[in-house]
Amino acid sequence: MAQKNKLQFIILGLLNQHPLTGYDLTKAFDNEIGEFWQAQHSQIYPQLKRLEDQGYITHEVTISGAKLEKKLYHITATGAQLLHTWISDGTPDLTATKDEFILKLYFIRTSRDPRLVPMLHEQRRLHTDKLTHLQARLKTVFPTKASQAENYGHYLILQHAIGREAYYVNWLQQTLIAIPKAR
Amino acid sequence: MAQKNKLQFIILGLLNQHPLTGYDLTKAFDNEIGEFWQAQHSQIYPQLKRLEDQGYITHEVTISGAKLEKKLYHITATGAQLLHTWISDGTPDLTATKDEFILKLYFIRTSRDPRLVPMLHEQRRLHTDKLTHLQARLKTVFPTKASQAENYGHYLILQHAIGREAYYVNWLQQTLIAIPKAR
DNA sequence: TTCATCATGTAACACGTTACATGATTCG
DNA sequence: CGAATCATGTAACGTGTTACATGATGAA
Repeated sequence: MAQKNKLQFIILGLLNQHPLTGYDLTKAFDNEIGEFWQAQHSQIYPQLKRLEDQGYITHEVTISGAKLEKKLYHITATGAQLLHTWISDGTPDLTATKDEFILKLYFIRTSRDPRLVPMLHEQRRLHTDKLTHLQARLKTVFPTKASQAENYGHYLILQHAIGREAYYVNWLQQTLIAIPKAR
Repeated sequence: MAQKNKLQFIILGLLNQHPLTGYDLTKAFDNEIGEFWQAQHSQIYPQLKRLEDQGYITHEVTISGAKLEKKLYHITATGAQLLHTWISDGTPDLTATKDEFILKLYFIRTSRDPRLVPMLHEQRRLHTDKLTHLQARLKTVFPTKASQAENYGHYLILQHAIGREAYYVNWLQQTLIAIPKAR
């Protein structure tokens, strides 16, 4: 196999909560899931077909209005089993974060490079914005202790993402301070 | 375009430091660069051909031993210009980190899920190992102030990676502590 | 002389993005 | 009745991984 096809597990994980259509799944990737994983409908529809061929999901056709057909997908027992196995299995591969800014930084040889400070400023702005956005999301999605306990994993990863961005912003800040001033 | 072809810029960036063969480039991805970017020789050789067709690099053939041909690639002026432009241009896209563990965590619904604690322990071990490895690298690659100043960008990103892993380990630790004990 | 490494390439396949394509429903 | 959204699909292309394929060199 080339990679690992994580998409199939995300779909199974979402269907394990509620039956959904391909369209609903696409929306999920635009919204909550989109914070940490992306997928387009052109990837989702074929994957649904494959999962169904393999017996991990089934669908029923419902009619909306006069004749618009919706395919509502359900997870099967074997699908739920596969999902459980995936989560239970070890996750030993720490994906290298392919951060384009970090890559560019690698090629900056000296602290006197005139491109350095503007680059750091841009990233500080972008990561500060992201941090603010994530903090707002935490407040709206998990306003109460009860809501946090109800979707504990989601709560944890939002917290984690906030901490990560806070670290990033702080590192940029410290790096900017540490750069020797041009004489 | 589908993505952005960052590989071409990495190759240009490396050739901007020294002329290298495809084999040397492959080694670079196994070693220093491998910490934050991967590429196999099957991707590198065709990319070298494309960059040469576009006039960004040239090569000279050298003979090693009796008849082994090595293609030593050099960056051209237009190649150096392209590299400079890429670095100078903004980097507004913050890549979502596709961390499989985080993804699995999303599907853990409650703090009582028996899979949760073992998962966190495994990740703590993995990220602690990575942190240790990175700290060792910092010491061997940048032992002196002078060495840090000489390859400032590389030094910064190693520092950054260490801080990131330290945050990750700390977060895992705090999360483990916060999980309510089973009664 | 054999094994690890040097050295370069292609093929097949998996994954991911953008674009193409079509049609129904709902709300103003 | 027009526009936004709902709803489902395919095609083309780019990127990335694994596997296939070949041969030379250097050191034990």
